[in-house]
Amino acid sequence: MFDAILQNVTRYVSLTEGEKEKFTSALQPKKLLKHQYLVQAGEACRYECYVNKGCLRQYYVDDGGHEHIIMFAIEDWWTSDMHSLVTGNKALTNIDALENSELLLIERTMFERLLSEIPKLERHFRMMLQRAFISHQRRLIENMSLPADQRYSRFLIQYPQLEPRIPQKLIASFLGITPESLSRIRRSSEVWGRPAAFLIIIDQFNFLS
Amino acid sequence: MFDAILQNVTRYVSLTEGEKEKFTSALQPKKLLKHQYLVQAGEACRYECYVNKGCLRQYYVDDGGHEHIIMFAIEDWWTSDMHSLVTGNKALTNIDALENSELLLIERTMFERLLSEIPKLERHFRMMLQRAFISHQRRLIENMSLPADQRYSRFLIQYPQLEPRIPQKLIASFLGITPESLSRIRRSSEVWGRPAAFLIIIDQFNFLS
DNA sequence: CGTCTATTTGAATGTACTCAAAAGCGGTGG
DNA sequence: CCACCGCTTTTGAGTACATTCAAATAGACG
Repeated sequence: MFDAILQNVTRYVSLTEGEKEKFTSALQPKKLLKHQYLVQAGEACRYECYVNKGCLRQYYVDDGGHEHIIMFAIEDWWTSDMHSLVTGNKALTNIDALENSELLLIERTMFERLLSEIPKLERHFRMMLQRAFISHQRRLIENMSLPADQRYSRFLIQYPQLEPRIPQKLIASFLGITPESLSRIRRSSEVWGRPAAFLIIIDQFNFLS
Repeated sequence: MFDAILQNVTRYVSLTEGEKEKFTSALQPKKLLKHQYLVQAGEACRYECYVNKGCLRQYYVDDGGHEHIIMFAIEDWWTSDMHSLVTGNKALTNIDALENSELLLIERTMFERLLSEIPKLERHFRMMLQRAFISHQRRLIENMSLPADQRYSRFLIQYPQLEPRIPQKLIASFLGITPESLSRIRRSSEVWGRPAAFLIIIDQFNFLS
Protein backbone atom coordinates (compact mmCIF):
# COMPACT_ATOMS: atom_id res chain seq x y z
CA MET A 1 0.00 0.00 0.00
CA PHE A 2 2.74 2.49 0.95
CA ASP A 3 5.59 1.27 -1.24
CA ALA A 4 4.92 3.62 -4.11
CA ILE A 5 4.43 6.74 -2.03
CA LEU A 6 7.56 6.01 0.02
CA GLN A 7 9.53 5.68 -3.15
CA ASN A 8 8.01 8.94 -4.30
CA VAL A 9 9.02 10.95 -1.24
CA THR A 10 12.50 9.45 -1.10
CA ARG A 11 13.28 10.37 -4.68
CA TYR A 12 15.55 13.22 -3.62
CA VAL A 13 16.02 12.53 0.08
CA SER A 14 16.46 9.51 2.29
CA LEU A 15 14.29 8.80 5.31
CA THR A 16 14.97 6.63 8.32
CA GLU A 17 12.60 3.79 9.14
CA GLY A 18 11.22 5.87 11.96
CA GLU A 19 10.52 8.78 9.66
CA LYS A 20 8.89 6.50 7.11
CA GLU A 21 6.70 5.08 9.86
CA LYS A 22 5.77 8.55 11.03
CA PHE A 23 4.94 9.59 7.49
CA THR A 24 2.85 6.59 6.54
CA SER A 25 0.89 6.72 9.77
CA ALA A 26 -0.37 10.12 8.68
CA LEU A 27 -1.79 8.74 5.45
CA GLN A 28 -5.48 8.11 5.06
CA PRO A 29 -6.39 5.57 2.36
CA LYS A 30 -9.46 6.46 0.36
CA LYS A 31 -11.18 4.83 -2.58
CA LEU A 32 -13.03 6.81 -5.16
CA LEU A 33 -15.41 5.31 -7.70
CA LYS A 34 -15.50 6.69 -11.21
CA HIS A 35 -17.39 10.00 -11.26
CA GLN A 36 -17.05 10.54 -7.51
CA TYR A 37 -15.63 13.79 -6.23
CA LEU A 38 -12.55 14.33 -4.12
CA VAL A 39 -13.12 18.09 -3.99
CA GLN A 40 -16.06 20.16 -5.12
CA ALA A 41 -15.95 23.85 -5.91
CA GLY A 42 -17.46 25.74 -3.00
CA GLU A 43 -16.18 23.52 -0.23
CA ALA A 44 -12.75 23.67 1.37
CA CYS A 45 -10.06 21.25 0.27
CA ARG A 46 -8.41 19.85 3.38
CA TYR A 47 -6.12 17.17 1.93
CA GLU A 48 -3.05 16.65 -0.12
CA CYS A 49 -3.79 13.67 -2.32
CA TYR A 50 -1.45 11.04 -3.69
CA VAL A 51 -2.79 8.76 -6.41
CA ASN A 52 -1.87 5.14 -5.77
CA LYS A 53 -4.08 3.80 -8.53
CA GLY A 54 -6.51 5.29 -11.00
CA CYS A 55 -6.92 8.65 -12.60
CA LEU A 56 -8.33 11.98 -11.44
CA ARG A 57 -8.91 15.29 -13.10
CA GLN A 58 -9.00 18.80 -11.67
CA TYR A 59 -11.20 21.23 -13.55
CA TYR A 60 -12.71 24.66 -13.37
CA VAL A 61 -16.23 25.53 -14.45
CA ASP A 62 -16.50 29.08 -15.79
CA ASP A 63 -19.46 31.44 -15.73
CA GLY A 64 -20.59 30.10 -19.08
CA GLY A 65 -20.74 26.59 -17.66
CA HIS A 66 -17.75 25.42 -19.66
CA GLU A 67 -15.33 23.01 -18.02
CA HIS A 68 -11.60 23.64 -18.24
CA ILE A 69 -9.27 20.85 -17.19
CA ILE A 70 -6.35 22.14 -15.16
CA MET A 71 -4.54 18.89 -14.67
CA PHE A 72 -4.87 15.16 -14.62
CA ALA A 73 -3.39 12.95 -11.93
CA ILE A 74 -2.53 9.31 -12.48
CA GLU A 75 -0.48 6.82 -10.51
CA ASP A 76 2.34 8.42 -8.52
CA TRP A 77 1.08 11.96 -9.07
CA TRP A 78 -0.19 14.34 -6.43
CA THR A 79 -3.22 16.56 -6.62
CA SER A 80 -5.29 18.96 -4.55
CA ASP A 81 -6.86 22.36 -4.86
CA MET A 82 -3.70 24.07 -3.69
CA HIS A 83 -5.37 27.47 -3.43
CA SER A 84 -8.00 26.17 -1.07
CA LEU A 85 -5.51 24.02 0.81
CA VAL A 86 -3.16 26.93 1.48
CA THR A 87 -5.69 29.63 2.24
CA GLY A 88 -8.52 27.64 3.76
CA ASN A 89 -10.86 29.36 1.30
CA LYS A 90 -13.51 27.53 -0.62
CA ALA A 91 -12.17 25.60 -3.59
CA LEU A 92 -12.71 27.12 -7.02
CA THR A 93 -12.06 23.84 -8.78
CA ASN A 94 -13.48 20.36 -8.77
CA ILE A 95 -11.48 17.16 -8.58
CA ASP A 96 -13.16 13.91 -9.52
CA ALA A 97 -12.25 10.41 -10.58
CA LEU A 98 -12.10 9.36 -14.23
CA GLU A 99 -11.57 5.77 -13.12
CA ASN A 100 -12.06 3.85 -9.90
CA SER A 101 -9.13 5.10 -7.88
CA GLU A 102 -7.15 4.45 -4.73
CA LEU A 103 -5.78 7.49 -2.99
CA LEU A 104 -3.66 8.34 0.00
CA LEU A 105 -4.66 11.55 1.71
CA ILE A 106 -2.74 13.74 4.13
CA GLU A 107 -4.72 16.16 6.15
CA ARG A 108 -3.57 19.75 5.83
CA THR A 109 -2.42 20.47 9.38
CA MET A 110 -0.86 17.03 9.65
CA PHE A 111 1.00 17.71 6.44
CA GLU A 112 2.44 20.94 7.80
CA ARG A 113 3.42 19.25 11.04
CA LEU A 114 5.15 16.42 9.20
CA LEU A 115 7.12 18.86 7.11
CA SER A 116 8.19 20.82 10.17
CA GLU A 117 9.27 17.75 12.05
CA ILE A 118 11.02 16.09 9.11
CA PRO A 119 12.97 18.74 7.20
CA LYS A 120 13.94 16.21 4.56
CA LEU A 121 10.27 15.85 3.70
CA GLU A 122 10.00 19.60 3.43
CA ARG A 123 12.91 19.40 1.05
CA HIS A 124 11.19 16.78 -1.04
CA PHE A 125 8.05 18.82 -1.40
CA ARG A 126 9.99 21.97 -2.14
CA MET A 127 11.71 20.19 -4.98
CA MET A 128 8.48 18.69 -6.21
CA LEU A 129 6.91 22.13 -6.26
CA GLN A 130 9.82 23.47 -8.26
CA ARG A 131 9.17 20.83 -10.86
CA ALA A 132 5.46 21.53 -10.87
CA PHE A 133 6.21 25.22 -11.27
CA ILE A 134 8.45 24.48 -14.24
CA SER A 135 5.80 22.27 -15.75
CA HIS A 136 3.17 24.97 -15.45
CA GLN A 137 5.48 27.53 -16.99
CA ARG A 138 6.08 25.26 -19.93
CA ARG A 139 2.38 24.79 -20.40
CA LEU A 140 1.78 28.52 -20.25
CA ILE A 141 4.44 29.11 -22.87
CA GLU A 142 2.96 26.43 -25.09
CA ASN A 143 -0.55 27.75 -24.74
CA MET A 144 0.64 31.19 -25.74
CA SER A 145 3.06 30.33 -28.50
CA LEU A 146 1.67 27.26 -30.24
CA PRO A 147 -1.44 26.74 -32.36
CA ALA A 148 -3.89 24.08 -31.25
CA ASP A 149 -2.60 21.32 -33.50
CA GLN A 150 0.93 21.67 -32.19
CA ARG A 151 -0.27 21.77 -28.61
CA TYR A 152 -1.91 18.43 -29.26
CA SER A 153 1.28 16.99 -30.74
CA ARG A 154 3.20 18.19 -27.70
CA PHE A 155 0.64 16.62 -25.43
CA LEU A 156 0.97 13.24 -27.12
CA ILE A 157 4.73 13.33 -26.75
CA GLN A 158 4.80 14.77 -23.25
CA TYR A 159 2.11 12.53 -21.79
CA PRO A 160 1.97 9.36 -23.91
CA GLN A 161 0.64 7.46 -20.91
CA LEU A 162 -2.41 9.70 -20.67
CA GLU A 163 -3.72 9.65 -24.22
CA PRO A 164 -5.04 6.05 -24.24
CA ARG A 165 -6.95 6.32 -20.98
CA ILE A 166 -8.56 9.72 -21.27
CA PRO A 167 -11.56 10.61 -23.48
CA GLN A 168 -10.78 13.02 -26.31
CA LYS A 169 -13.16 15.66 -25.11
CA LEU A 170 -11.21 15.89 -21.86
CA ILE A 171 -7.92 16.16 -23.70
CA ALA A 172 -9.47 18.94 -25.75
CA SER A 173 -10.49 20.68 -22.55
CA PHE A 174 -6.98 20.30 -21.16
CA LEU A 175 -5.55 21.83 -24.33
CA GLY A 176 -7.99 24.70 -24.20
CA ILE A 177 -9.91 23.84 -27.35
CA THR A 178 -13.34 22.40 -28.14
CA PRO A 179 -13.90 18.68 -28.79
CA GLU A 180 -14.91 19.56 -32.35
CA SER A 181 -11.63 21.31 -32.96
CA LEU A 182 -9.61 18.40 -31.60
CA SER A 183 -11.53 16.02 -33.82
CA ARG A 184 -10.64 18.12 -36.85
CA ILE A 185 -7.01 18.32 -35.79
CA ARG A 186 -6.82 14.57 -35.49
CA ARG A 187 -8.36 14.11 -38.91
CA SER A 188 -5.79 16.30 -40.62
CA SER A 189 -2.82 14.82 -38.73
CA GLU A 190 -3.87 11.36 -39.97
CA VAL A 191 -3.04 12.54 -43.44
CA TRP A 192 0.08 14.45 -42.68
CA GLY A 193 1.57 12.34 -39.90
CA ARG A 194 3.06 13.57 -36.69
CA PRO A 195 4.92 16.88 -36.64
CA ALA A 196 8.64 16.59 -36.21
CA ALA A 197 9.16 15.28 -32.70
CA PHE A 198 12.87 15.88 -32.72
CA LEU A 199 12.31 19.59 -32.69
CA ILE A 200 10.54 19.42 -29.41
CA ILE A 201 12.19 19.61 -26.05
CA ILE A 202 10.60 17.21 -23.66
CA ASP A 203 11.12 17.66 -20.00
CA GLN A 204 10.59 15.25 -17.21
CA PHE A 205 8.29 17.46 -15.17
CA ASN A 206 4.77 16.21 -15.01
CA PHE A 207 2.97 18.60 -12.76
CA LEU A 208 3.08 17.19 -9.29
CA SER A 209 4.92 13.94 -9.46
CA MET B 1 20.59 46.67 1.37
CA PHE B 2 19.35 43.43 3.00
CA ASP B 3 16.38 44.71 4.96
CA ALA B 4 13.82 43.94 2.29
CA ILE B 5 15.03 40.46 1.48
CA LEU B 6 15.28 39.54 5.15
CA GLN B 7 11.73 40.66 5.64
CA ASN B 8 10.80 38.58 2.61
CA VAL B 9 12.32 35.35 3.87
CA THR B 10 10.98 35.79 7.39
CA ARG B 11 7.44 36.24 6.24
CA TYR B 12 6.44 32.77 7.37
CA VAL B 13 9.41 31.77 9.51
CA SER B 14 11.73 33.45 11.98
CA LEU B 15 15.49 33.38 11.68
CA THR B 16 18.13 33.91 14.34
CA GLU B 17 20.70 36.66 13.87
CA GLY B 18 23.24 34.00 13.01
CA GLU B 19 21.03 32.52 10.35
CA LYS B 20 20.32 35.95 8.90
CA GLU B 21 24.02 36.60 8.77
CA LYS B 22 24.66 33.29 7.08
CA PHE B 23 21.94 34.00 4.57
CA THR B 24 22.95 37.53 3.67
CA SER B 25 26.59 36.58 3.31
CA ALA B 26 25.53 34.28 0.46
CA LEU B 27 23.93 37.15 -1.44
CA GLN B 28 25.67 38.75 -4.40
CA PRO B 29 24.51 42.29 -5.19
CA LYS B 30 24.24 43.02 -8.89
CA LYS B 31 23.10 46.06 -10.81
CA LEU B 32 21.47 45.77 -14.18
CA LEU B 33 20.95 48.66 -16.53
CA LYS B 34 17.78 48.89 -18.57
CA HIS B 35 17.93 46.42 -21.47
CA GLN B 36 20.72 44.37 -19.90
CA TYR B 37 20.26 40.65 -19.56
CA LEU B 38 20.31 38.61 -16.40
CA VAL B 39 19.82 35.36 -18.33
CA GLN B 40 19.91 34.68 -22.03
CA ALA B 41 18.34 31.70 -23.75
CA GLY B 42 21.06 29.23 -24.60
CA GLU B 43 23.20 29.78 -21.53
CA ALA B 44 22.72 28.19 -18.14
CA CYS B 45 21.00 30.14 -15.38
CA ARG B 46 23.03 29.74 -12.21
CA TYR B 47 21.29 32.15 -9.84
CA GLU B 48 18.15 32.70 -7.91
CA CYS B 49 17.42 36.39 -8.20
CA TYR B 50 15.70 38.73 -5.75
CA VAL B 51 14.70 42.15 -7.04
CA ASN B 52 15.60 44.87 -4.56
CA LYS B 53 14.77 47.68 -6.95
CA GLY B 54 13.66 47.94 -10.53
CA CYS B 55 11.75 45.70 -12.88
CA LEU B 56 12.65 42.63 -14.91
CA ARG B 57 10.80 40.49 -17.40
CA GLN B 58 11.19 36.84 -18.30
CA TYR B 59 10.20 35.96 -21.85
CA TYR B 60 10.33 33.22 -24.40
CA VAL B 61 11.05 33.72 -28.09
CA ASP B 62 9.25 31.20 -30.29
CA ASP B 63 10.27 29.79 -33.64
CA GLY B 64 8.43 32.59 -35.39
CA GLY B 65 10.50 35.15 -33.52
CA HIS B 66 7.57 36.28 -31.39
CA GLU B 67 8.24 37.18 -27.75
CA HIS B 68 5.98 35.83 -25.04
CA ILE B 69 6.29 37.30 -21.57
CA ILE B 70 6.16 34.66 -18.89
CA MET B 71 6.40 36.92 -15.87
CA PHE B 72 7.49 40.27 -14.61
CA ALA B 73 9.47 40.79 -11.43
CA ILE B 74 9.42 44.03 -9.48
CA GLU B 75 10.58 44.97 -5.99
CA ASP B 76 10.36 42.08 -3.52
CA TRP B 77 9.73 39.46 -6.22
CA TRP B 78 11.99 36.60 -7.17
CA THR B 79 12.89 35.43 -10.62
CA SER B 80 15.09 32.97 -12.48
CA ASP B 81 14.85 30.45 -15.25
CA MET B 82 13.77 27.72 -12.89
CA HIS B 83 14.04 25.03 -15.51
CA SER B 84 17.65 25.83 -16.20
CA LEU B 85 18.43 26.38 -12.54
CA VAL B 86 17.06 23.00 -11.51
CA THR B 87 18.37 20.89 -14.37
CA GLY B 88 21.53 22.72 -15.28
CA ASN B 89 20.33 22.72 -18.89
CA LYS B 90 20.54 25.74 -21.10
CA ALA B 91 17.88 28.33 -20.43
CA LEU B 92 14.96 28.49 -22.85
CA THR B 93 13.96 31.93 -21.71
CA ASN B 94 15.52 35.37 -21.46
CA ILE B 95 15.41 37.63 -18.44
CA ASP B 96 16.27 41.28 -18.90
CA ALA B 97 15.75 44.59 -17.16
CA LEU B 98 12.93 46.94 -18.08
CA GLU B 99 14.40 49.55 -15.74
CA ASN B 100 17.75 50.06 -14.09
CA SER B 101 17.60 47.47 -11.36
CA GLU B 102 19.34 46.31 -8.21
CA LEU B 103 19.35 42.60 -7.63
CA LEU B 104 20.51 40.14 -5.01
CA LEU B 105 21.68 36.84 -6.44
CA ILE B 106 22.15 33.49 -4.77
CA GLU B 107 24.27 31.01 -6.59
CA ARG B 108 22.56 27.70 -7.20
CA THR B 109 24.72 25.36 -5.12
CA MET B 110 24.95 27.93 -2.34
CA PHE B 111 21.17 28.17 -2.38
CA GLU B 112 20.80 24.43 -1.96
CA ARG B 113 23.35 24.40 0.84
CA LEU B 114 21.61 27.23 2.66
CA LEU B 115 18.30 25.44 2.47
CA SER B 116 19.79 22.22 3.79
CA GLU B 117 21.49 23.94 6.66
CA ILE B 118 18.56 26.17 7.59
CA PRO B 119 15.35 24.13 7.35
CA LYS B 120 13.30 27.20 8.10
CA LEU B 121 14.57 28.72 4.88
CA GLU B 122 13.58 25.59 3.04
CA ARG B 123 10.17 26.05 4.57
CA HIS B 124 9.96 29.60 3.37
CA PHE B 125 10.80 28.69 -0.18
CA ARG B 126 8.45 25.73 -0.17
CA MET B 127 5.65 28.05 0.84
CA MET B 128 6.68 30.64 -1.71
CA LEU B 129 6.62 27.99 -4.40
CA GLN B 130 3.16 26.92 -3.35
CA ARG B 131 1.99 30.46 -3.88
CA ALA B 132 3.72 30.70 -7.22
CA PHE B 133 2.13 27.44 -8.24
CA ILE B 134 -1.29 28.76 -7.29
CA SER B 135 -0.64 31.94 -9.20
CA HIS B 136 0.31 30.04 -12.32
CA GLN B 137 -2.74 27.85 -12.06
CA ARG B 138 -4.94 30.92 -11.84
CA ARG B 139 -3.29 32.39 -14.89
CA LEU B 140 -3.75 29.17 -16.82
CA ILE B 141 -7.42 29.08 -15.91
CA GLU B 142 -7.86 32.69 -16.93
CA ASN B 143 -6.06 32.21 -20.22
CA MET B 144 -8.32 29.31 -21.05
CA SER B 145 -11.63 30.60 -19.81
CA LEU B 146 -11.62 34.36 -20.38
CA PRO B 147 -11.65 36.41 -23.59
CA ALA B 148 -8.83 38.87 -24.08
CA ASP B 149 -10.69 41.93 -22.80
CA GLN B 150 -11.51 40.25 -19.51
CA ARG B 151 -7.97 38.98 -19.10
CA TYR B 152 -6.86 42.58 -19.38
CA SER B 153 -9.37 43.69 -16.75
CA ARG B 154 -8.16 40.97 -14.45
CA PHE B 155 -4.59 42.03 -15.00
CA LEU B 156 -5.36 45.63 -14.06
CA ILE B 157 -7.00 44.51 -10.85
CA GLN B 158 -4.51 41.83 -9.96
CA TYR B 159 -1.39 43.86 -10.69
CA PRO B 160 -2.29 47.55 -10.37
CA GLN B 161 1.31 48.33 -9.52
CA LEU B 162 2.56 46.96 -12.83
CA GLU B 163 0.33 48.74 -15.31
CA PRO B 164 1.85 52.23 -14.95
CA ARG B 165 5.45 51.14 -15.33
CA ILE B 166 5.22 48.61 -18.12
CA PRO B 167 4.75 49.40 -21.84
CA GLN B 168 1.47 48.25 -23.30
CA LYS B 169 3.02 45.99 -25.85
CA LEU B 170 4.64 44.01 -23.04
CA ILE B 171 1.37 43.75 -21.18
CA ALA B 172 -0.17 42.50 -24.40
CA SER B 173 2.57 39.91 -24.66
CA PHE B 174 1.97 38.85 -21.06
CA LEU B 175 -1.73 38.44 -21.78
CA GLY B 176 -1.04 36.42 -24.88
CA ILE B 177 -2.44 38.91 -27.38
CA THR B 178 -0.98 41.32 -29.94
CA PRO B 179 -0.34 44.99 -29.16
CA GLU B 180 -2.95 45.90 -31.76
CA SER B 181 -5.57 43.81 -30.01
CA LEU B 182 -4.79 45.35 -26.65
CA SER B 183 -5.06 48.80 -28.16
CA ARG B 184 -8.51 48.00 -29.50
CA ILE B 185 -9.56 46.51 -26.16
CA ARG B 186 -8.51 49.69 -24.36
CA ARG B 187 -10.41 51.83 -26.82
CA SER B 188 -13.67 49.98 -26.27
CA SER B 189 -13.29 49.80 -22.51
CA GLU B 190 -12.93 53.61 -22.43
CA VAL B 191 -16.51 53.77 -23.60
CA TRP B 192 -17.92 51.02 -21.51
CA GLY B 193 -15.89 51.39 -18.34
CA ARG B 194 -14.36 48.63 -16.32
CA PRO B 195 -16.09 45.28 -16.11
CA ALA B 196 -17.59 44.43 -12.78
CA ALA B 197 -14.66 44.08 -10.42
CA PHE B 198 -16.72 42.71 -7.58
CA LEU B 199 -17.28 39.51 -9.52
CA ILE B 200 -13.63 38.78 -9.59
CA ILE B 201 -11.74 36.90 -6.96
CA ILE B 202 -8.40 38.47 -6.36
CA ASP B 203 -5.76 36.50 -4.65
CA GLN B 204 -2.60 37.61 -3.00
CA PHE B 205 -0.30 35.36 -4.97
CA ASN B 206 1.97 37.21 -7.31
CA PHE B 207 4.17 34.61 -8.85
CA LEU B 208 7.30 34.45 -6.78
CA SER B 209 6.97 36.98 -4.04
C1' DC C 1 14.26 69.23 -33.92
C1' DG C 2 14.74 64.67 -35.68
C1' DT C 3 14.85 59.79 -34.99
C1' DC C 4 13.25 55.73 -33.08
C1' DT C 5 9.86 53.20 -30.93
C1' DA C 6 5.18 52.66 -29.18
C1' DT C 7 0.47 53.07 -30.06
C1' DT C 8 -3.52 53.56 -32.83
C1' DT C 9 -6.41 52.65 -36.72
C1' DG C 10 -8.02 50.22 -40.88
C1' DA C 11 -8.83 46.28 -43.97
C1' DA C 12 -8.40 41.62 -45.04
C1' DT C 13 -7.48 37.05 -43.27
C1' DG C 14 -7.59 32.99 -40.44
C1' DT C 15 -8.09 30.03 -36.65
C1' DA C 16 -11.03 28.21 -33.68
C1' DC C 17 -15.83 28.57 -32.04
C1' DT C 18 -20.94 27.83 -31.96
C1' DC C 19 -24.80 25.49 -33.34
C1' DA C 20 -26.79 21.62 -35.50
C1' DA C 21 -26.97 17.07 -37.01
C1' DA C 22 -25.21 12.59 -38.16
C1' DA C 23 -22.42 8.65 -37.20
C1' DG C 24 -20.01 5.68 -34.00
C1' DC C 25 -19.51 3.18 -29.70
C1' DG C 26 -20.54 0.92 -25.36
C1' DG C 27 -23.49 -0.74 -22.14
C1' DT C 28 -28.17 -2.51 -20.65
C1' DG C 29 -32.20 -4.97 -20.81
C1' DG C 30 -35.70 -7.38 -23.42
C1' DC D 1 -28.52 -11.72 -29.94
C1' DC D 2 -30.41 -7.65 -31.00
C1' DA D 3 -32.65 -3.18 -30.02
C1' DC D 4 -32.33 0.76 -27.64
C1' DC D 5 -30.30 4.43 -25.04
C1' DG D 6 -26.87 7.71 -23.76
C1' DC D 7 -22.65 9.62 -24.62
C1' DT D 8 -18.63 10.54 -27.58
C1' DT D 9 -16.82 11.71 -31.86
C1' DT D 10 -17.25 13.40 -36.42
C1' DT D 11 -18.75 16.50 -39.99
C1' DG D 12 -20.77 20.71 -41.93
C1' DA D 13 -22.00 25.66 -42.27
C1' DG D 14 -21.85 30.06 -40.59
C1' DT D 15 -19.73 33.24 -37.21
C1' DA D 16 -16.69 35.70 -34.10
C1' DC D 17 -12.63 37.04 -32.12
C1' DA D 18 -8.11 37.97 -32.71
C1' DT D 19 -4.42 38.09 -36.06
C1' DT D 20 -1.50 39.89 -39.88
C1' DC D 21 -0.04 43.44 -42.70
C1' DA D 22 0.14 48.21 -43.68
C1' DA D 23 0.07 52.89 -42.60
C1' DA D 24 -0.72 56.92 -39.77
C1' DT D 25 -0.20 59.20 -35.34
C1' DA D 26 1.75 59.97 -30.97
C1' DG D 27 5.50 59.96 -27.57
C1' DA D 28 10.05 59.49 -25.75
C1' DC D 29 14.77 60.53 -25.86
C1' DG D 30 18.97 62.23 -27.40
